[in-house]
Amino acid sequence: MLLVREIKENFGRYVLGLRKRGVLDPDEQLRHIIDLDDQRKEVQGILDDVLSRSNQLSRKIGVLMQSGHKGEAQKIKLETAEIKERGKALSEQLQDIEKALKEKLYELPNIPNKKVVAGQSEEDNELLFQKGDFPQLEIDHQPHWELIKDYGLVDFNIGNKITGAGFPFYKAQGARLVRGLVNYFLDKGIAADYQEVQPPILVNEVSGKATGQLPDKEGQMYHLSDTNLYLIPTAEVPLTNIYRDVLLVEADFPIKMIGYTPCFRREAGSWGADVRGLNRLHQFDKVEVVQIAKPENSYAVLEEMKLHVEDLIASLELPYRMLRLCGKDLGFTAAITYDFEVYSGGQKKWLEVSSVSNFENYQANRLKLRYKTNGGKKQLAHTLNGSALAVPRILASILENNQTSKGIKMPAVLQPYLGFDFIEK
RNA sequence: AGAGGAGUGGCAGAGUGGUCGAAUGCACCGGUCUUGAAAACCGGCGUACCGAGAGGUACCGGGGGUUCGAAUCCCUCCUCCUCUGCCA
Repeated sequence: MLLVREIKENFGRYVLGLRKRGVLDPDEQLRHIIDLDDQRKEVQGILDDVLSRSNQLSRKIGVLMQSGHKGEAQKIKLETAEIKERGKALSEQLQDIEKALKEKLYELPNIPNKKVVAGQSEEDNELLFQKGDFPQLEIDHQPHWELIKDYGLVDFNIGNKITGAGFPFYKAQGARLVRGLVNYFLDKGIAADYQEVQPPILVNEVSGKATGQLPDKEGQMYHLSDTNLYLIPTAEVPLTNIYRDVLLVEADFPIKMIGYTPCFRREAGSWGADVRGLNRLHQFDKVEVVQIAKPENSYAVLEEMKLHVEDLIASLELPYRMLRLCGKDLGFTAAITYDFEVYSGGQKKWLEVSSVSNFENYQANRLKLRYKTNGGKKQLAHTLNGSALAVPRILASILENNQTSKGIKMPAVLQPYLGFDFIEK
């Protein structure tokens, strides 16, 4: 959530930033927020005075009662009735204003970093580099949704029967591949000094709001109405929320967490022709890295995270590229996001396998995540996260890119994790 | 899941209707003393909002209520502990 103080101080920059995202009438919206905040201050000032008067009288009554002057106390009691009423009206008014202000602030996305271009759609994401060679596949190569059937690795039909579309069963070497990838990703993270965390995959409403999934992505999360809990769409939610309402000190940094969780997404509205096989699922496995950083370090941390993700993908011998998302495609809470995509030769498509973002203080503000400098100054921390990595699309591209007429070759780095180096028919 | 108990400052812990934002101890910070340290002594030590400041307001697990006045009474939710039940 944006800070009113920062909106005031950087009005012009914020207007431009929101415009980059295609927000309509950003100056009007920001002015409305400032206006609400001014109202808030004014009403609160008046209310504080009323309450102050009321407290004074109450204290007086207390003194009179104790010294036995009951009659005088009664007189003052009558006086308080009117004050009480005023106070009640004012506090209701204040609550309304605060609620309106909060709602407005929740509606506004983060301000993009200056490197982010505006753009109209995902077509305008900037391609920053591309590495690795495209696979030389044999003439009768197939997309992974055929390969998984032929090799018996993933079964969508059973998933349909037991749960529904988008909930596949991984079987035999397919299941081992999932498990191997998860373990490999975790071990690489641990080697890079991330602390492994295994969080709950259900979170409460407060947590969803704090990292910004709610109310923005309300319809994208599975919701358990009997307990009002949400299935996490990413480990970002529980991991980042560890630091909700926390005041850190300098010595706590760096804070680097890694966690594997299944992720659940309803993907409402995005179910189309483009999502065959493992490309888009309602449940998938992902290893996520999260860092909490001091503001002055957060962009260095972002670079470190990008390198970590790049190293992972490169080690799997997959052709990949990195893009910087344009304003239009940028997630609600992010200030800047780099997407990593791998080339999947069977379907001849680029698949997004990681998204690495700096949220600056936008999440931290909702989280009330602050830190105290050695000088005693308190300020909001920065939050960052990235996928490292999402399993199904990596799995798909490994299968597609390494297929031969005799079987599918596994990347060398995975062999210790799999116990096999080749998938035969 | 049922019955009972409990949630107070960084920690421990007092306070059960009236100058309580909260005793006391520990921890922490500054000072005196000391060659230095410890001990002792003196002082300071929660957060947020408003205000130039003086100061004001709110906060004793969350929310609501009773009252002139609530940490204290009532309702409700959450969490923890004990016992019973169930379960991997």
